Order: sequence, then structure tokens, then C-alpha cells
Amino acid sequence: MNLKQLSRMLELSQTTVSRALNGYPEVSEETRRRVVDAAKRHGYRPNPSARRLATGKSGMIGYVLPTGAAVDIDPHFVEFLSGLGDYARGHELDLVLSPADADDQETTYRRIVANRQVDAVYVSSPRPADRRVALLAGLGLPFLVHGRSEGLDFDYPFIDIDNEGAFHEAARLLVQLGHRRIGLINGDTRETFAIHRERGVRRALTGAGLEMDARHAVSVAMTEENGYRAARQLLEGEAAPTAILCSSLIMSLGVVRAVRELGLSVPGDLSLIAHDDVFPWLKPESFPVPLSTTRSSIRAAGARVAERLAARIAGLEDGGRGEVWPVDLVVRGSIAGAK
Amino acid sequence: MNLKQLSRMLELSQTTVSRALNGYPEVSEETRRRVVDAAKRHGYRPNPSARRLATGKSGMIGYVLPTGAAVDIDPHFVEFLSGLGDYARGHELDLVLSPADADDQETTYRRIVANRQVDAVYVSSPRPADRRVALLAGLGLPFLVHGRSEGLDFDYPFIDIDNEGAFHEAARLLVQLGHRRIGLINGDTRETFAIHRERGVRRALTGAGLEMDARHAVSVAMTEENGYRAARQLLEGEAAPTAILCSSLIMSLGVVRAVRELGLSVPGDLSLIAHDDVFPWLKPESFPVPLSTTRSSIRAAGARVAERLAARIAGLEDGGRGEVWPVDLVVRGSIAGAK
DNA sequence: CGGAGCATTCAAAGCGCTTTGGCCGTCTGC
DNA sequence: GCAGACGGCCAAAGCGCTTTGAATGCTCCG
Repeated sequence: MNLKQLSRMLELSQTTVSRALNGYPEVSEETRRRVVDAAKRHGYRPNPSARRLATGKSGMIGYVLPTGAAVDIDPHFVEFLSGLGDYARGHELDLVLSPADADDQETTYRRIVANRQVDAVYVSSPRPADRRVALLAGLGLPFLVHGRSEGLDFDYPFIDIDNEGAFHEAARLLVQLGHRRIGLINGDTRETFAIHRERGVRRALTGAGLEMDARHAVSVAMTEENGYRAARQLLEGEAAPTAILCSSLIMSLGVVRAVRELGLSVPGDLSLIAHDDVFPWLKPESFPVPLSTTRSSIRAAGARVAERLAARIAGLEDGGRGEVWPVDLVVRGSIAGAK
Repeated sequence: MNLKQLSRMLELSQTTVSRALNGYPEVSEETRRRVVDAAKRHGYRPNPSARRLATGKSGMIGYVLPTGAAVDIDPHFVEFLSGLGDYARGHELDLVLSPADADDQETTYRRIVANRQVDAVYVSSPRPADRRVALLAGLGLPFLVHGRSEGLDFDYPFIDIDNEGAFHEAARLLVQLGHRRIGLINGDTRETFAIHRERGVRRALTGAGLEMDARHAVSVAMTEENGYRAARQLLEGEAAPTAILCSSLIMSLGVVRAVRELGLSVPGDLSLIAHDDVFPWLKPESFPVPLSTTRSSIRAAGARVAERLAARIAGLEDGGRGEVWPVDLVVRGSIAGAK
């Protein structure tokens, strides 16, 4: 059932039927009712390919997925996707993943713009002065950043959590508990979120008249193994920290393993706070000693990204508005006063 | 730059240019060279929307993503995606994720077929007599199943690992080590992979003249917390098992926690073997006691799925061929002879 | 009462590609 | 020398929608 058939059936022109269905005002209410009714009865659904060709709109949102033999997709992605999908589902919005060479995403971005494959994209794990953001702004494809870039000389839309504030609060709490040497096991500091977290910690220390020992800030990919290695390095080094802030629950697993292996204990010998993105399959309460966390649901962020992107596509939103979410600091058994 | 312009520029018809570019034989080699050359020089790329409308092919593969507030996307998905993306990247194949109500995926499948959104789809986490498989076979959309369904009265293409064989081997090894009471902490037994694993274990026990205690087979969603609970339940129950097989590394984290909390040890009091899908962020070697595993890279499976799907789309593959991969049994410190 | 103004509707021209059916030589075989 | 095959190319008809520009019939006002 296509437009031509439907219009013939109704003895109306394609124009009128199309307009009636798309809510244009120059159709009488009675005609519109007839058309909408017939369309429903005959299960008419406009062919998206045709509509696409005519309008250039695809009704999909895109994501350029960095891949490569040595590239690991962040497990957080799945949770983010849960949220995104959950919102998108209600709006018949599909998500197109365009795999790209991690070292050359630009080609892919250009391709999806040239091909008009999607109406908007979102960008994740941004870095300072992120080239993708600049590129997209230049290409004119609507986009939304999950996270933030810095050092760009224009505004752009993003949604981010207050990483600096969260780690500032967490570090401040540790300082108040008497800790003087605080370690940070961070993610890749080429990414903004990690920079912000480190900044937060430094600010808390400075605020207390302390200074961060450069040896106490470690930046690694967020795996269990790396968490373990980093913790051992910190705890076996000189002036070992009495408290550690950790950028992910997964790394914390490794930290806890290291602590145990060294015959130490949490929180007796080491206070530990980690950032929790709220995974269904690994919870801070389930650590041997329940883990204190800075908590923010990455899933909720996914839903919000979808929501804003949908609004953007519908033309309801246009500005370069940034949105920063507060982060909960949840205290559990893993922290204690310094000895 | 579109076809019309290019053909005018070359003083050829659109027909000829189109044919030259698409490798049809009825174009002289010289003309083809001229055309291809000019196309490259002017950066001509056929408009996919137009091509789609004309041919009905989209050059994308699809996946229906079950979502919902209570639905968690499997973290394995990310690794699978890494493999899929890695292959797809080289072929400019994009992946369309269509979020669907987890309880009504049929509507979404019908939609993507009606809309001709994708050239093929893959289906994951199949169950016995999976309705999606039957539906897709009926709708005529090319598809590939990752995993297997059972009890369908027709052949269909799939790629699966030998879950039954893997768990059979693992259980057999435990039996040979003298274990008589073997527990199984499994995933959702409504899914085929879990059924196969349980079948493998049962077969090993039966083969040794033993029988599986119904209380020793637990089926839960694969989270750390559930692994913990299941392990406690098993280890604190009557006739506690001396060995446990576990369907995922994540659940094993919980098992290890339970063991420790009960003052037991691996492998002294409990031998443990888990299935390892090979995550970059959590490795069996990194467990307090290195974990013995049945191992199969889910990432490799993703790449293979993309490869077969691409072949299918290109018309190079057509049958309902099933493909079963062997699974490695990797012995590490977590197993020992029964006391 | 004539024309401006409005509400509805329509025919037809895109959107940019693929593909059908044909045309025009040139070559082959008898 | 001619029918038929064939290589190479083309014009035009789709694919199914949106949108432009125009037509039609009414109402309303001066």
C-alpha cells in the first residue's frame, strides 16, 4: 500500500493525502479525518526510503564507533545504550553505529554527513579541543556531546556530569578524615572526564593546604588488571597513600585485590572511594567491604541524550546548551579516619 | 556532484555511467576506465538514499535491541560489537540498532522488514523454538543467529560455540579429579546456551555413573550479586558441592566473594571453573586464584557474524548453514582433587 | 456586483539512482 | 550478400515520497 494507491482509493491527490498525514494546515479537518482513518485501516506506512530521498531526513541518530584490533569498546557503552534505547524505543528512533578506524574517525563523519545517513549524532569520550566536535560544528550536522570538551572557541550542546565537583567532594571528605596522602587511579587523562576528576582532587588538596604528589596520580585504561597494578605501585611505593580515589568500579576490583594481596585492609589501612556508573552487574554494595562511591547513572545520561537529540531533530531545541548533572557521594564502609 | 552532472560532464548517458561504476559487463573497458577515473577525480559518491529507493537495498545490517526499564543489555554485547564493528568497518557496513519493547519485538521486526531498513539482521540470545527466528524465516529477511535455537523444523544459519561440549569437558575433568558433587551456576535456562551447558554437565555426570542433584543447578541473571547468592546457597546447603561450574566471569566474582566470606578457599575447599568470553577488562588470570575457564572469544564471534552477514548480502552465501566453534578448556589454579 | 481574499485541492516537478527495452553499428556464418 | 548475433550505448520509466505553483470554488466587502 503506497501513497498513490491510497490517494486513488480516497479519490484525492497524493498532495492532499500527504499533507493530511503530515499535519499540514491547508487540509480541511473532515478530509484529514477521512485520510487518517483510511491510512490506519489499510495499514499505510510511508516508505522511509522515498521520504528520505525527498526530504533528506532519515529519522535516525548516529554514533561513530571507534574500532580496531587494539581498540576496546568501553563496557559503559552498554549501559548508556540501555538508556538511549529505552527512550528511543518510544519514538521509533533508530541508532546507526558506523564503525570507524579509531585513528581516523573524520573520514567516517564526513561520509555520514555526505550520505545524509542520520539526522544527528552523539559523540562520547570527548577530549580537550576535541576534533570531532569542531568537525561536526563545521559540517553542520546536529550533534550532542556526552561529556565535555574544553578549549573550543564556540558553544556546543553537551550533557556531562560534574566530575570535578564529585571528586572534589570525595577528596575533601578524605582530607577531613585526616588523610594527607591521597592517590588517584584515573582513566585516560587525555579525556576530559579524567582531567576534571584530577582537577577536583587537586583542588580539594590545595584547599586544605596540601599538595598532590605527582607519583600519586596514575592514569590507565580502566581494567581490573590496571587497577591492580596501579594500586600495587601506589601502595608499595614511597609515601604510600592512605586513601585512594578510583575512576571506576572495575578498576576498584583490582585495587581490592592488591590490598588483600599486600596483607592490608580496607578501610583500616586504606580508604577507598570509586566512581560508580551504576551497572546492574556489579554493585559497590557487593564489594567485600561496601564501597563508597561517587554515583551517577550513565543509563540516565543515555536516555537524556536520546531525548535531547530527538528534540533537536524535531527542531524544538537549537542552542549550544550545556547541561551538567550533579553527582551523588555515597558513603559506605570503605572509608575511615586516617591512622 | 550527482550522476546527472557526472554523466553530462563525460558526455555519456546516466545509464552507462551507472553501469560502468557498478561493474556491469556491457560497458567497454575504455569507457569504464574513463568513468571510474572521473568519478574518483570529482569525488562522486552515489547518493545512498536514491540508490535505496531504486534498489531496496540499504547496505546496513540490523539488530533489534530489547529495551525497557527492567531490561539490562548484556555486557557481553560490547565485546561482540567490537568484533562486528572491526569487520564491518572495512566494508563500510553500518549497524542499525532498533530498540524494541523486550516483550514485543515482533512489531519492531515487522517494521524493519516493511521499511526495508536493513539488508539483514542478526539475532542473539536465542531460545528453544525462538519466535524471532521463525518470524524472520517467514518474513524472508536474511538473518543470522548468534547462538542456536532448538526445536525448529527448518534449517537456519547460525554461529554458536560448543557450549555443551565445553561444559561436558569441564565437568568430566572435575569428576576425574574426584569430585562427586558438582554445582552449576548458570545463566537464564530459558536460553539455549544455558540449556546446552547444563546438558553438558549432566552428561558428564551420567557418564561417570553419577547424577546431578537438582539443588545443585542454579539459574540466574549473570551478575556478581547473583553469583554470590547462588554460591552461598550452594555452599551452605546440604550436600554442598565440592566443585562449581559457573557460566560467567562476572558471576564468578560473586562466587569467590562467597567462598571467602564463608572462610573457605579455592581450590582447597572448592574447585571452580567458569566460562570466559574474553573481556579486556576482566581476566581469569586476575582472580585471587587464577581461574580455570572454558574460553571462547565473543569478539571473534562478532567478527564472524559480520563476515557471514556481509557474504549473505552480497549473495555469496545462501544456505541455512550452522557453524559450531570448539571451546578451549584452560586449566589454571582454581581446580584441585576432591578431598 | 465585481474583485480581493481565503480555504481546499490538484497536477506535476523534483529527489538521484537503477533498470528496462531499444537502437545502432559491426561482425559472423552460411 | 544478408539474416542474425552481439557489443556498446542511450532515452525514459520507474522507485514512493514531498513540495511548488496553480487552479477552483467560496465568502466577504466596498
